Amino acid sequence: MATVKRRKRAYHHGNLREALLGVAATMVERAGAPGVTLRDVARRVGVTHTAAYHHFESREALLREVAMQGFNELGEALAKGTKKATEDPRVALRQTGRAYVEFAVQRPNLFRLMFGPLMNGAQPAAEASRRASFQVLVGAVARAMGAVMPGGAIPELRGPLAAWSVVHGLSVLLIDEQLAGLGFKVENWESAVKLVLET
Amino acid sequence: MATVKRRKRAYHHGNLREALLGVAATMVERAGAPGVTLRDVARRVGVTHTAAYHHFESREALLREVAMQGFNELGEALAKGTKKATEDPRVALRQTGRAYVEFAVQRPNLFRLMFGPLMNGAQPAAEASRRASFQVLVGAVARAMGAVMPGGAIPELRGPLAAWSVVHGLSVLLIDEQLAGLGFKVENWESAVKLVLET
DNA sequence: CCGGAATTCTTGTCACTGGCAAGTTGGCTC
DNA sequence: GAGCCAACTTGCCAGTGACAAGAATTCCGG
Repeated sequence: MATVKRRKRAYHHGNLREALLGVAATMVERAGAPGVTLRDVARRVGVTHTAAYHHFESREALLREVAMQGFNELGEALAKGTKKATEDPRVALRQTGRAYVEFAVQRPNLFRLMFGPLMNGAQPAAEASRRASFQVLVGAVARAMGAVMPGGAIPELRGPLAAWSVVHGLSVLLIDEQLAGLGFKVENWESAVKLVLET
Repeated sequence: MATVKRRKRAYHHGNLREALLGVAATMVERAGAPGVTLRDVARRVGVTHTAAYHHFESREALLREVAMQGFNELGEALAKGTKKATEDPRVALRQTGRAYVEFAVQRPNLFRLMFGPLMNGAQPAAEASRRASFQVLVGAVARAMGAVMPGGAIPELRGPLAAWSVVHGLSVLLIDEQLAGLGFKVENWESAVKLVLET
């Protein structure tokens, strides 16, 4: 085992696994997870659809992997957003929240997949991995909160749970265009964030 | 027109439309919208699957109708929750929020359908109807907020947007079991609500 | 009361999907 | 260089949503 990595296009057709993952990720963002077909993914890569089964257990497994990548990227985005303002912890928290909503708004289909019901039926292994990459986000929120708590500032976000709820709920409502009735559209997301997260 | 209602099994097979709607609603709650098949719905009603096309434009149209019923029920649940406590507006608000989360937790699949991306592509007519029944909920939240605002109480919920975001986000995170990492499970939902909504 | 017309439902068929089974190809190792 | 094993293909199956055309049943105007 552990024969390092095959560089180049490797043996047969190339390293299919990553190719499939890449195409699948692109297609998810374009058409949304329900519109992504295993056959179509394979077709675009240039292989038969059954070839995919040598690298992923099922269509859902493929999508789960895509979602996991998404969690990693979300983690990075949050970390970046938090770092941007190191001075005032209140600003840092706001930036983290902003980054969260921004991610959702810019990549709604990926976001929906990540938090969709499809992710529930994951086997322990994948589940653990998911949770791991996912802890980045919990950690980001929790740390931001922890930094804020001692001062007692920003009373409207009393715990990580509330913080996460606000930010996640706002994201979901925005990308599913439920806020039109209140005068908020997707393009408006920054003002919505401001309104909700402003001190 | 307006020949009242056909009692009994009526002319042909019965009034298919409502029968289909009923079965579809049940199946959505059981298996989730993605698992609901037009053919299966029709089968259980006792007709061929193509019969459904005389009452609904497509499978998605059927599901949209189910979702609309869901919005009505959500509206009722919220109204009931709000009425339960007429004295203190702060309590009323909390009750409304509680009712919202309760609805989501008790009928997660319906909830997901209602706020899912499937509802975006609705034609103007259905869209308007949706928005109408949907205003019940916006109204409930807004009224609760309005009653609270003057007193300046509950600073953590500054506007309907924030209120809705919190409550919706908490619902989604709960039913998709994302909160296990923070020690919250679906059965725990009441404590989660308390933590987030408590003054 | 009755005969056409509209409505409700069925049969037949299509393209497409996810998944399995059995074959084929090609590179790696001993 | 012989065999083996992983990567990929061909062929297939049941099931799905949707359409078109036909059969049954109810409605309506005379």
